[in-house]
Amino acid sequence: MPRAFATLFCGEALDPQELRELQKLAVQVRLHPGETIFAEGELAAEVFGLSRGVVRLYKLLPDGRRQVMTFGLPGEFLGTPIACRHGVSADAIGEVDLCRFPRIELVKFIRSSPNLTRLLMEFAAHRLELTQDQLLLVGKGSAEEKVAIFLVNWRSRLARVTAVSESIPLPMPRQDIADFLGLTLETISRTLTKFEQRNAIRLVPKGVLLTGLERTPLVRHRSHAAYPTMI
Amino acid sequence: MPRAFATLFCGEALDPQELRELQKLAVQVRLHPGETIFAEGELAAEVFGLSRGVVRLYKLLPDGRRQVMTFGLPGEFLGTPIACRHGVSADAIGEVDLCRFPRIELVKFIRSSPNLTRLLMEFAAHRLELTQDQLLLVGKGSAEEKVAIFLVNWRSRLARVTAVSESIPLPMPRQDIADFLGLTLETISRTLTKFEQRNAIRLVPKGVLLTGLERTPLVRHRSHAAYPTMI
DNA sequence: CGAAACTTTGATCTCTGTCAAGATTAGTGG
DNA sequence: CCACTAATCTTGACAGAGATCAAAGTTTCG
Repeated sequence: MPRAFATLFCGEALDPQELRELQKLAVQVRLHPGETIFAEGELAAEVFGLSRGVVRLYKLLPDGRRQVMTFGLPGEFLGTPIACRHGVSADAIGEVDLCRFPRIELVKFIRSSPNLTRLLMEFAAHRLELTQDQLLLVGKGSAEEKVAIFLVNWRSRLARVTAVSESIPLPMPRQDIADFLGLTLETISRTLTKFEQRNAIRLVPKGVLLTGLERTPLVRHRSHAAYPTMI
Repeated sequence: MPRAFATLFCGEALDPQELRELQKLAVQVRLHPGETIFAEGELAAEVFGLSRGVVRLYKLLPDGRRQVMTFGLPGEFLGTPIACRHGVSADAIGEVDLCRFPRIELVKFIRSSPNLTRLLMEFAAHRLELTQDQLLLVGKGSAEEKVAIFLVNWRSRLARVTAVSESIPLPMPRQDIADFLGLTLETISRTLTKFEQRNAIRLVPKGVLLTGLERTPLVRHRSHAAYPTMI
C-alpha cells in the first residue's frame, strides 16, 4: 500500500494502530485505463479502496443509458464496503492503484472497532448527503448550472488530495461528465465553450483553468454549496 | 406510540426488549396537513420517526426550486438520525403522527447496541441505494418512464405498510410528484392522462388504479427494479 | 506518421417547460 | 346540506433548452 489510507472514510484519519491492522488485510492491485473493477449486481467477495487515480462509479440501464454516481478519488472506498453485492459498477479512468480487501474480513474488522464503525457510519451519511445534492442538481439545474457546479465541486474535491494548481485536471472524457450531470457530451462541450467565451474558464487538453469563476450570492441555507454562475 | 416502530430501520424488526427501551425515549406528536417538521440546515436536537401519514423530504434552492428526495412512510425514520444537522426539510402531507426522540439520547442508545448499530448502518446503505436509483431515473429517464416507475415503486412501498387494494392512494399533490421526478406538474398531469387513454391506469381523486401496467422484460442486471412502460 | 479516440461545431428537431384558461375537487361557513 | 371560495388539476397553445444527427477538427498513442 504505497499511499496508505490515512484519510480513509470521508477524510477522517484512522489511528495508526488500526491503520496497520487494516494494511495487513489489503492486497495492492494496479489497473489500466478503462479496465473494470467490479460491476453492479456482482457478489462483493472483495471490496476496494483507491490509492491512486480516478474511478467512475455508475449505474446502467438495460439499453445502455448510464448514470455516473460519482468519481472516486484517492483515499476513498469504492462503493459500500458492507453491502454483500456491488450496488454500482466501477472502472478505471487512466491508470489506478487499488487496495483490495476480502469483504468478510474487512467487515469483521470494522465491527470489532466501535471507532471504525462510527467512522464508517458517518461516511455513509456523508455519501448520502452528496448523492442527494447531486439529485438536486440533476433534477433542478440548468445545463450551465450543472457544468459550473461540477467544475467548482471537482476543484474542491481535488484540493483535498493534490496540491492546488492553476490548471485543474479533467481526466474523464466529456461523455462521463455528461452521464454524471444528466446531459449529453455535446451539451457539455458547448457549455464549456460558452464559459470560455465569457473568459470564465480556459480549456486545455485534459484539463481546465478556472479564471473568472464568480460565485453567486445564492447560498442555500447556512454555508451550503453555492450555485455559481459563469457570467 | 400507537403504532410502534416494530419495523423501524428499513423494515427489519427490532427485538422486543430494545423496542421497549426505544419507546421510553419517544414523545408522540400530531401534525396537520402542510405543517413543517424540520428544515434543512437546522440543528437536529430532536429527530423523528413516522407512525402515521406521509411526509415529503426535500431540498430547496435559494430561488425556491425544490427537489423531493423521498416520501416518508409509516415505520421510517425521517432523515439521518445521527447527523447533528438536518440534511433535508420535511413537512406533513395530510395529517401525521410522529415519534420525537432527543437525538443525543437516541444516538447513545444506538451506540450501546451493536445490533441496532448494524441495523442502522444497513438502513443507511439502503437509503443510499434508493437515492442512487432515483438519481438514475431523474438523470436518464423520459417523462413517461419517470411517472411509470414512480407509480410502480409507490405501489410496492405502500404494499409494505397497508393492505394492497385495487386503488392506490396518491396523497401528495402533482407538484410534489413533479419535484420528485424533476418534471413540472403539467407534465405529470399530461403523462397520467396519456396513460389513462392507453387504459394503463385510471385516475381517481387522490389516487390511481393500476390496470394494464405492463412491465417490460428490461430488468437491470439480476433482479433489480424493472423499468415498466405504460403502453 | 497514421489511425483511433475524443472534442468541437453546426443544423435541425422534439420533448418538456412556460403561460394561460377552464374544470374539478376540497374546504368553510351559513 | 348546500353555496361559495380556494386549492388543485387538466388542457391548450406556444416557445425554448437541450437532444440528435452529422461532419470536421484535435489529441493521443502505437
